[in-house]
Amino acid sequence: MRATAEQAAREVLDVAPLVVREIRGEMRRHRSCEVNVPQFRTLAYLDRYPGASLSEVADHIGLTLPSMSRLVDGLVDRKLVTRQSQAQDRRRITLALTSRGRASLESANEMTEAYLAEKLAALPEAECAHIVRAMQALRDIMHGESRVQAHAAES
Amino acid sequence: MRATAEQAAREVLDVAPLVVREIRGEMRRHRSCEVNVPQFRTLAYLDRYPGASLSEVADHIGLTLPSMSRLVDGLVDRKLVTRQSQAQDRRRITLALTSRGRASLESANEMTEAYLAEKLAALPEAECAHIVRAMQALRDIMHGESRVQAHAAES
DNA sequence: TATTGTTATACTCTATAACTATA
DNA sequence: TATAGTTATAGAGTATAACAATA
Repeated sequence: MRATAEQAAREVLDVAPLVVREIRGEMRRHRSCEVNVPQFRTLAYLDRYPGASLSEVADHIGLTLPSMSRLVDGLVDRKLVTRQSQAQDRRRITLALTSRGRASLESANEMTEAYLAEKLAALPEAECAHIVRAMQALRDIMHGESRVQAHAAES
Repeated sequence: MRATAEQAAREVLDVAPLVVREIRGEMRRHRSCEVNVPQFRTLAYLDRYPGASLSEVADHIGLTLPSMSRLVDGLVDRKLVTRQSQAQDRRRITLALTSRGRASLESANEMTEAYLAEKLAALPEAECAHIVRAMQALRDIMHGESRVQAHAAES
């Protein structure tokens, strides 16, 4: 059983970067798409957790605080995200999508999902189901410790 | 059946960037690891296809020719790769790993695989088998057209 | 002329260090 | 004194455009 985990590790290490390259390339090709991968993930996170603080988002995306601050600068400049300080603790900021941000997220989402779905359509349905399951398992095991920090930051 | 491909696309889009972040973070944490993800993938490609040309590698990794030229500069400077022009067509170059390059690849491979395998070990064996299968399916469907170019460049 | 690769240049992304404001 | 976030600064990575060498 050890062998299977290692084999899976080898496969993940080989394939995951390849897939992300493809996604990134697809996002760049479309002139209409105004966000890159980390920005896209940030918008998606804010869609799911509106009102998140900078630290929470930085932790989830895997960027340092200064880097995330810059990234958010860009999103705010383009009116995709709002940033306002919290009343009860004015050090903290509350981030949320604007309607433009939501539209941009949806557009990028549809575009990229359509691109991937077209490729995935070449596979038999059962294989797609395997992929869904595999992705869910991978999501569960990633974020071993960082979840703890994210949770702590929420309280 | 369409729905499944789209669901798989959604999951892949969500999880693949997350996994690559983790891999990248792990490679950085280890001071001993002297390569980043694209460099690592380049070494792995040259291990599998020794004597590949710059164009072939650039195509496979998903970088432009100038960017790959730069990347290879760095690998050659650090004596991980050799670069020599081909006799029969002196425009083309032949890339190959040095013994240091092979060692570096193996070291990075072991380190990162061990990291992923440790996380994957939390899953039941059957789940790991699903992941292996899912990754193989994903690898097959990526590189829709670029494979053709890579193949053409080989001849 | 077409192709392979390099050089010149600039921009984006990200990090570390130092700082500000608030608690 | 500790924490949330920003600004300053620098380095890495990548792209496009222009170029050189070879076919």
